[in-house]
Amino acid sequence: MKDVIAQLIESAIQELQQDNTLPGDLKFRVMVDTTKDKSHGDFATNIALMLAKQAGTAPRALAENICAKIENSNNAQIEKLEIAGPGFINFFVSSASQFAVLEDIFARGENFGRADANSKPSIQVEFVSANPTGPLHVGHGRGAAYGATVSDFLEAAGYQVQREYYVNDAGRQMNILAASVWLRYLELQGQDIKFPVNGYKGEYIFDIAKDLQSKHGDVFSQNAEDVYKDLPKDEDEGGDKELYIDAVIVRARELLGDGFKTVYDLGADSIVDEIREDLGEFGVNYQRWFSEASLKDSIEVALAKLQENGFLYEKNGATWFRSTDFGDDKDRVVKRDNGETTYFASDIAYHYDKFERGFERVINVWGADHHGYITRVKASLQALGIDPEKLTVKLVQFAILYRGGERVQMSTRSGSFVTLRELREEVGNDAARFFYVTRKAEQHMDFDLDLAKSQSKDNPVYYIQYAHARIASMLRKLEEEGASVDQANGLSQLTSNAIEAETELAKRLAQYPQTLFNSAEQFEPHTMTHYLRDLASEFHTYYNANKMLVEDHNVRDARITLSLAVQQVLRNGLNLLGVSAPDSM
RNA sequence: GCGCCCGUAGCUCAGUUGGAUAGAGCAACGGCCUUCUAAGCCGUCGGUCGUAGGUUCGAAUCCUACCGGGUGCGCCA
Repeated sequence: MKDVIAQLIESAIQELQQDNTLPGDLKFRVMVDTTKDKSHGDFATNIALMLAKQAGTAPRALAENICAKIENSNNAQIEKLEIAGPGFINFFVSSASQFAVLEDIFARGENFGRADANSKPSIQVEFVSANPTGPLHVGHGRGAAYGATVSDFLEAAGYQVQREYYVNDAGRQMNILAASVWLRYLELQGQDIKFPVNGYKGEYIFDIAKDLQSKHGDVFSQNAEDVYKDLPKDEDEGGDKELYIDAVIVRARELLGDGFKTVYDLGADSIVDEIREDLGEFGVNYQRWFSEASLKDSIEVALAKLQENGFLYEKNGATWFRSTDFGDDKDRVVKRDNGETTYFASDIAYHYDKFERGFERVINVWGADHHGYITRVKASLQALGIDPEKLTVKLVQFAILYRGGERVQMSTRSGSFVTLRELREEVGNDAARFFYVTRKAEQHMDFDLDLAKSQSKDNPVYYIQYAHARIASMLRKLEEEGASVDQANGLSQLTSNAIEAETELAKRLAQYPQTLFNSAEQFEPHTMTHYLRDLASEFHTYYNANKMLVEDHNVRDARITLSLAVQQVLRNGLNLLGVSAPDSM
């Protein structure tokens, strides 16, 4: 309907230009908005206000000219036009076209609101990408829910979407993980182990160590004395914890030889497996898990290309990327004086690779603490001849958990964090998925665990799901009574005899496709959660005020037909958010 | 110190990319209600949109400065 009106306005302006009432070289974009206030009709445009200056005409006079042309076109869908305020044109839509959306909903069912698949360019969404050094915690959960939902929305809007997880399976942190596993393994072998301050202390390390033992027996066993011989002091002995852990790693490599890789891989694989399973249960699935370790050759290729383009230089034995050419604060090291490439070098190669694979747009969902990297990554793209605008980084702010009105204290350092799995077990997948995306990404979020668990209208998930279940329940009752719905009759009854609540609901339903589209394009799924809450709320009000299963067939058909449309849209919206739409609760 | 994000009702948050009288939910207050299944329904109160300037027909929205909160600034990953 919005498009129809926009079209009418556009042709009206063209006619005015042909009449020489308006200059021929106007620059404009027609904006049609749904109105906030019913007295302003159903739709409104500010076009006369926007063109007044260019046209050199008073806004209201211009509005009158446009209205006259639109009225001449005798469009049956437009019932009435009004000029209001400084020059707004308000459109009152005919009842028949208000309810036309129901036919569309019934015809397209689950696909209502969705664009044709793959009608838009390919886009890649990379999200979570947490280091595989331990289980996902609630902070990752928000990135997971947000990334998955944005991906699903983009797909619904017609993009060809590839979801990817970048696995940081190379580097020092992973060596620390391997060392931690090995020490726990030695403990299981009965060795007297002093665990490093900087090691990974979580319970899950024991599990991996046990797995190592059951798969490989005691082949990695060593005497504690050999392990600790001549090591520097750890932090709790007055030494440096970083130097200490590095020394432990070196020792592990010496003593295990090729075995170190076995321990390393087992640690990495088992954690990645656990993460994959955790996310899968959360309804978050990927097309690709991209290994950082697999980038080795691509790093050299990317660096060579940067060299060729003249953006690398040597200083103090290291190789630097001149990111300051692209607005960065300082230049960044890509290869250290010891010859090892930095994490940033991997990032350059990885992002280069993404575009080499042909994605026209790339979305990165990052934790807010990574915002410092945006400039340098975009700088590297530019230096490689790629338009940095093709990369969009969405920063997800932290979520703070509340239980019983109290903030849940979390510390990664001490290992006392709430895992995503624990959260899902406590509040359920539906509530977790919904709550995580109910705020815009860059907004700090307070996650109220008690609210997420509660079965009352205060809980938006429950409230929306209940609206869906309520309609299902009503239909069951109808069936028990041996009755059925005549949707065609319902539709014509609505068109001729709708009460205000019904017209309002139909208008709300008609907004669904636009809401979906905007949510997708702006990467803001929270608008959908608000939309669904509003729709559910309006439906509950309607249901409470009007008896559905009445004797009068015409009235009954009308009410049930409308309810069916509401149910379909609620289901589509919930499913898109990764939330179930139950038939009973 | 520099950069980024945020600041809207007592609380948690929206605000259709510059539009009409800034909106929901909770809380508070008042009144109904025992139902096609659901401590539910209806209403009322509540605002210097952080502050001060600027841009224009028009600003919560754009620009500048400041205030407050968060976060980041390694040859770490």
